Amino acid sequence: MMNRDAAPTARRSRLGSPLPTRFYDRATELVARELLGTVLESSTPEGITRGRVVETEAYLGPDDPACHAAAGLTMRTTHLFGPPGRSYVYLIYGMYWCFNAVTRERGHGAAVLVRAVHPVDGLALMRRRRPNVKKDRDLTNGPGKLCLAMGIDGSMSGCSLRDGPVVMRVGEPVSDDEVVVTPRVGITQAAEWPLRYLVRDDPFVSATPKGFPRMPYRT
DNA sequence: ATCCGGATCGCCT
DNA sequence: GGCGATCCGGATG
Repeated sequence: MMNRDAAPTARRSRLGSPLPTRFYDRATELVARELLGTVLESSTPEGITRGRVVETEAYLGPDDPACHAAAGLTMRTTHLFGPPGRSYVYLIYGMYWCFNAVTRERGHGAAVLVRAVHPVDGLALMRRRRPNVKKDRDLTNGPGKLCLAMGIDGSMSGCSLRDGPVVMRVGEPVSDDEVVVTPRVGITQAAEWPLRYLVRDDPFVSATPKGFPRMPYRT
C-alpha cells in the first residue's frame, strides 16, 4: 500500500535552510509568488511534517479590504502587524485554523496565506491526523486542511519562521511558466484582485471556483 | 461533477 | 447580532 492515491511525489531532496527574514520584507505579491516551491515544516510532540507550498494568496495590508489589517490593529491581528518572517495563525468559521507568513515591515499588516501544500515528509502522521480522508490529495489541498494535517494551530501564531515550531525552508524553485494567477478564494471584498498563485498541474492545489479567470504569471 | 446547508465561535459594528 | 481568507456530507442531475 504505497502511494494509495495519485502521487505524493514532491522531491525529497536535502533539507533547505530556513528562509532569511529579508525574504519576507518585500512586496507581498512577490513574496506570495516566491513562496511557491518552498517547504513548510511543522514540529509537534507527535512528529515532524513537511510539505511543498503549491498555492498561496497575498493579503496586502490596511488598503486591501479583504485583509484583516483593514479593520485596524486589534487583539486578533497582533501578530499580523508584527515583524516580517513570523507566523500569523487565525481561527476561521469558529473551527479551522489558517496559516500565514507575515510580510513587509513591522506595523504594516500584510501576509501571505498558504492555501495548499504537497506532502514531502510525515505523510503517515498526516493521514493519522485526518482519519476520515480517503484520498491523499484531500489531506492538504486547502488552508484549513493543511493546518489539520500538519498540526498547526493558534498556539503557533507569532513564532519565528526561522526558529519554529513552524519553519519555512528553501525548496525547489518553481519557474514562472508553471505559475497560474487567479482571484482569491472565499472573499467578498476586492473579489477580483488577482492575488492567488498556484503551481499548475500539481494535484494538491485546491479547487478553483467556477468562472474564475486563470492568468499566466507576469513579472 | 456541482450545489447546498450545517457546524461553531471569536471578533467587529 | 451577524458574519467570515472553510470543510464536509448529503442531495441532485
